[in-house]
Amino acid sequence: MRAIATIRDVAQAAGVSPSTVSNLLNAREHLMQPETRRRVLEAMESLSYRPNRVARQLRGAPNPTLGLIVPSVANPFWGSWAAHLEAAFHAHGRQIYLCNTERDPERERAYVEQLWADGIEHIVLSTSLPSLDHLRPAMDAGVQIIAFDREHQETDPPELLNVSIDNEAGAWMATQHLIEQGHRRIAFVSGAMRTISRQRRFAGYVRALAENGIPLDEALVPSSSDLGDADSGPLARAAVHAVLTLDDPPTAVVAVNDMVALSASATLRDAGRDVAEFAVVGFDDTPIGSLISPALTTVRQPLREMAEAVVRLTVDGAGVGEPRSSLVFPPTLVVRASTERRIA
Amino acid sequence: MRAIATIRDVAQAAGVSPSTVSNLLNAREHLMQPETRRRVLEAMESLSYRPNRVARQLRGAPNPTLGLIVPSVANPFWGSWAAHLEAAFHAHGRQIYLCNTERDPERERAYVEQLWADGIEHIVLSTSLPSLDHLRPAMDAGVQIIAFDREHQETDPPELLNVSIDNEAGAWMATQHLIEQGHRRIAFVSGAMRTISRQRRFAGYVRALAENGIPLDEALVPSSSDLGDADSGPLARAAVHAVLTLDDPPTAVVAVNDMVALSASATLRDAGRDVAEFAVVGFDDTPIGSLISPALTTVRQPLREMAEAVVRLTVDGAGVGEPRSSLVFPPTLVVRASTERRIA
DNA sequence: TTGAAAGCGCTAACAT
DNA sequence: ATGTTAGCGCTTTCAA
Repeated sequence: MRAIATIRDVAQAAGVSPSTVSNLLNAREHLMQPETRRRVLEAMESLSYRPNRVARQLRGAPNPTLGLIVPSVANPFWGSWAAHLEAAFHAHGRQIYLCNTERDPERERAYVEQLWADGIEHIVLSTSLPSLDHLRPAMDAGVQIIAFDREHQETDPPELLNVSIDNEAGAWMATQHLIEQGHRRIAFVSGAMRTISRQRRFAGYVRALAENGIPLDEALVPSSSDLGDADSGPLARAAVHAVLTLDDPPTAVVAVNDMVALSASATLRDAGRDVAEFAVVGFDDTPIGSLISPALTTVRQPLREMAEAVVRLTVDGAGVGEPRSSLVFPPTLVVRASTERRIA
Repeated sequence: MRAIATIRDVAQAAGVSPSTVSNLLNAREHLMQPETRRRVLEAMESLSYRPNRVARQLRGAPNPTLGLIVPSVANPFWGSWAAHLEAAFHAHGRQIYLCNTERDPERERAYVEQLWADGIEHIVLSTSLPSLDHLRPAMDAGVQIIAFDREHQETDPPELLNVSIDNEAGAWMATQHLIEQGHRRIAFVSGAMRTISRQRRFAGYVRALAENGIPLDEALVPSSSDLGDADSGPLARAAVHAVLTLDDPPTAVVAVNDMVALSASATLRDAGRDVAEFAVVGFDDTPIGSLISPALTTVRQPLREMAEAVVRLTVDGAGVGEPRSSLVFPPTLVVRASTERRIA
């Protein structure tokens, strides 16, 4: 660890005072002779000087990086979301630290605290928890939290911002589509519905059934402790398997996300069923959905638009200070081959 | 931004000096009366005091977070790698900031600088660049860089650590397997081979052909400016399409990674070919490979073991200071249905 | 056992 | 146009 040059070293090398160097660093070059400026820049260069951001932060300069906390980086949906947000922020010269919680509330809390400690002002959080009490200290300290994929709740802190799709509507579309294709026995595969968004998706499924006079059959909603991400394949498979071995098995599945949909199809295949005879709808519109066979019908989240909304809320500061800003985007149904076949 | 309690506020509330509070914060409780200790803790509690990590860092406490820089979070391979590393670090009570470069050298440099500025000591970097000159300033300042998926190069700085698989061997296995299945016309689809690891994979492909007396046909190695990640599907598809329309088309493809393999299969399907007649081998063993149909034959990287190696190099500090530590792991071929069919 | 004081690297108000 | 100075919140000698 070679000694690092400080602002004083630069000042000394350039024969000026630290304040002059500081002025140059803080875009106050106008109050400086060109010649002085040159000397200082030269000194910086030759010492490969970098301002110590920790010291700057201690003086009150915010860390411009955005914190992004997701439940599972291994799930391609969250990877896509991170990539979209990265692109939108990069266009504004901003960077992102991505944090992975594995749906562990304790890790979620710890990441919020670490980002807070690092002086980060804005955190986009896809939380697994219905309550946000654990965010109180950071929010009180002025950290702006934007909840992603979590529609506004009555008990939320008033400073919380929300960016989400209408999950209920999305699941309704998926289910309605299957019903229009002639399906009556439709399973909903999700696993533990701890998150608000999953509860909303389930509500949309229930409403579509109700509107079409189809009774809700609990047996078609297998519950397991946790599934939905890349490595929870075994759980999704167990759930689908349970449903397949029913006396009166379903003819279609609404999956809580694309990864579960993939697992569902794989399970069908392994069970020797003809996938073409079974309709599957995913959720999220992961890029993979269009690459597999049969291509996956799914509910699309407009990630680009949502990423731009986050930019507006953070970089541009829109919505901040207003009583509450809750942005709900419309999902769209992307129909592909996996729901092609109509049934009687 | 409500006012935050400082160590002085706590000291005042407890009727002691800041040093006493500091002693308590730094596990020096022994030099303190139980009664004093109690009063201080009470004051902390009632003021919901949190030590300012920025101030602590300025005093020299390192930021315990690990920086992880990847080329594309949208590519499930990198998501898997991040998840494995997260798990390994979490087991040691450590956290990770994940950064996405989209293979943009400038973004890569900027993230290294930001992490450095945030006081982070260890960075695991999957670089797109053959040269590492842009890392010099950070490395000189003592930031430990661990290159992932980039075998050691002659010109690398001596402090650099490497964790990688033997990419040449992996691609050799993939190609050799296809040859054993009777294939002679084997395409290699990769896109721009800017990274060391891709060059090594290509070398393995070339060696396998040579060892089996099969001449290298440039036409079977379509090059396009960039592909290999989640959104570069169109480029991969163009490359595969080019190869398919040859007078003497290939019967098999070695893809530079699983996403390209998926795109290749999709292209075949769209072109009306029977996928079962065409062999495809991927690279990386993404979880998706086993979910699709036909399941994908691929080259597995032992991510868990590699993550543990990174823990040893960073948390435990192994290998640091030694002239050079370059860990090369063996890949394994995972044979699945996509290369099932033997040909004459 | 506790407190006083100096300083980490930087900024900005206030001199000059 | 440039320099002097007083901190930001914390840790750590050193002194009491």
